[in-house]
Amino acid sequence: MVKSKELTVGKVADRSGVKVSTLHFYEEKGLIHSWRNQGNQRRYHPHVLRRISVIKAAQKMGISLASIKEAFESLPDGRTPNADDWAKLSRTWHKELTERIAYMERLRDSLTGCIGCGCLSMKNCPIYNEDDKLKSNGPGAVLLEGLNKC
Amino acid sequence: MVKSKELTVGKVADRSGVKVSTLHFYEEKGLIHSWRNQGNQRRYHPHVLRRISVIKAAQKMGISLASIKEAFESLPDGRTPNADDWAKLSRTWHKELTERIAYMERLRDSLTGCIGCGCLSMKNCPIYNEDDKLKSNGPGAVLLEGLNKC
DNA sequence: CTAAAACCTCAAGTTAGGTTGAGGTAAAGT
DNA sequence: ACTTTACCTCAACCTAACTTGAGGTTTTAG
Repeated sequence: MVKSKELTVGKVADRSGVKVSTLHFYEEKGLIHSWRNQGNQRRYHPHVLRRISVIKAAQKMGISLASIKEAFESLPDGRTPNADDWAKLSRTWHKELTERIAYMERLRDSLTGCIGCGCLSMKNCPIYNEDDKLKSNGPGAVLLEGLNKC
Repeated sequence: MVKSKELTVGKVADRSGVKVSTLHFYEEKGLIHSWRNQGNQRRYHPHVLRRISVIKAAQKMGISLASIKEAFESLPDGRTPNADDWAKLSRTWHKELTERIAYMERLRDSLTGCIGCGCLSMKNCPIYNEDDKLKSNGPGAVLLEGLNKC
């Protein structure tokens, strides 16, 4: 028996476009919530659909599930997030995206001079000497000294 | 005995800033090449440094190792790639980056209207209805019908 | 009432891009 | 000569974000 105003996992999957297994996964990660019926099956509030939409949108922007979770946790606890709450998240991510775009543009604009020149002089190259705040995973900038005699 | 004009794996690691294990990994993936000395140790042509630089640059642009490998394979076979060859790659990636940036901008610019509005009407939203050529991994756009009565 | 469809849990597998460690060999420094 | 450093292979491990499958229960449709 499924009451109106509550959704089964299959319904949520159909309407959100994510697989049931993904919903389980998101729940395990604390990104969405559900309760159980008598038979131990998940039931969802329709609001979960918006959450999933936001997750998908954020992912398209390159935001990790961990960060999305954090963002969700910054929402007012207890009550269901309202328009203003989502708008606030939106502004945060907008800013982040703008930074990321700027980073990509710097990268792009130095690409020709850097890879394209045929010498790869690294001294002043943003690609190698970027102060990587957005994507700091490597061991930092290293000058390839054997190559920078252009 | 290390001849001049050839590099050991350790030297390459030091000068490129990637770990020895990463060099092994790249070699296994066919991204770089080496030969062996009498004692079965890897020896590299100094040109490998440029290849590694290009790999790192391309990675920063969000290009996967698989695509980088493909790009490398598009280079003239046999001879060592010259300035023009690298420039050609550079142009390809420049174009790709420009597309990616445009995609991010569309995403960013629809963010406020889409998440922020508090209704998430999906009908005309690029975030949900994007013709995902750049990042098509999900099951495509799905309208969240329960939510689009704004 | 029965059979199919949907759901459950838990473990293991997947891809990308590496990293770590064990056990053993080669090269270099003194 | 001997000891340390560098290198070798191979297997296993790591994170992210899921997917797949086995074995079993619940719901729903006819």
